[in-house]
Amino acid sequence: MARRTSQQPTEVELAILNVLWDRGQATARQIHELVGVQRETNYSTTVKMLSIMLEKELVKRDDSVRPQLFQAAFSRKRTGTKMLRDMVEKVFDGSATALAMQALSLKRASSAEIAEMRAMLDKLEEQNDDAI
Amino acid sequence: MARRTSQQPTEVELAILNVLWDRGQATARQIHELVGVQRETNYSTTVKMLSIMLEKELVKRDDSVRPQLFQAAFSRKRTGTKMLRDMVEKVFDGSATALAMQALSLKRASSAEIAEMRAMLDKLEEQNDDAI
DNA sequence: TATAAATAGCGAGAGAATTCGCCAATTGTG
DNA sequence: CACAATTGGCGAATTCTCTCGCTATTTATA
Repeated sequence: MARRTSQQPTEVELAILNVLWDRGQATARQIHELVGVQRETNYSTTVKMLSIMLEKELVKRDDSVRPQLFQAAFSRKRTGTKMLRDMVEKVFDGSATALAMQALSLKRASSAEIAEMRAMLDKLEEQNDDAI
Repeated sequence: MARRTSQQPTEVELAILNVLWDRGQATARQIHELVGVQRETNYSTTVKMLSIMLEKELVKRDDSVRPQLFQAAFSRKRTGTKMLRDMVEKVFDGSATALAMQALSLKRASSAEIAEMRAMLDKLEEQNDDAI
């Protein structure tokens, strides 16, 4: 028997998506160059990955221009949310808060970032009050 | 050519680790039963996975008792940190704060959780002050 | 417009992640 | 002790991910 396909983008797919998230649109060549900063693979590989990702509907392709332009099918945010949701269940025992706290302790946050977080907490609390 | 092995535990591996994180130690049979709540696989599969995970040093095995007892080689926290670090780079463009904020908006947080987060932000801010 | 260069598509291949069946070793039971 | 049940191990089969080579098509250039 065999395993079922993972629902999350794979490593290489994520590398490609990152390029698309950063640039909006890009040709296969451009994607290859940018991904290649970290990975040394053949141009064919990138093209093939793009065609696989097209099948999986992870990217969209604009054929009306040449060379074709690719763009991500889902935003960075949306993809991140999906992956976080998954990780909360699989590693953090269902606690998004535990995950958030641990993420915060990864790196020293700047004062501005801390302020931003505080503002967000205020908003969340307001929502709680409204709900009561 | 081929791809390199992922550094993060796979799906099934995480399912097994979760059992071990929850229970501390467990026999192959126990692990199988508990994992099986969500997955329907053969006992052989679980045993095989455990032997693979032993090779990868994801779990430890106590052979002095029968049946053998398994336990996770790394804590939930440590594994989570590693995976979050990875995700911050691969999806959140290096921003742990962005990841944390998005995690918070996944589910409505309780007032207690919000308070806990606030306390943590206070601590982080103190550290910043100390560093100046 | 020939010819070179780049783009696009496909099939095949290596290796990773799972899956199980089968057998040996160990333990439990009458 | 004989026999049944459980545990543990291994190889093989399957599917997925990622890799590239080869070829056709399209575009750019002399």
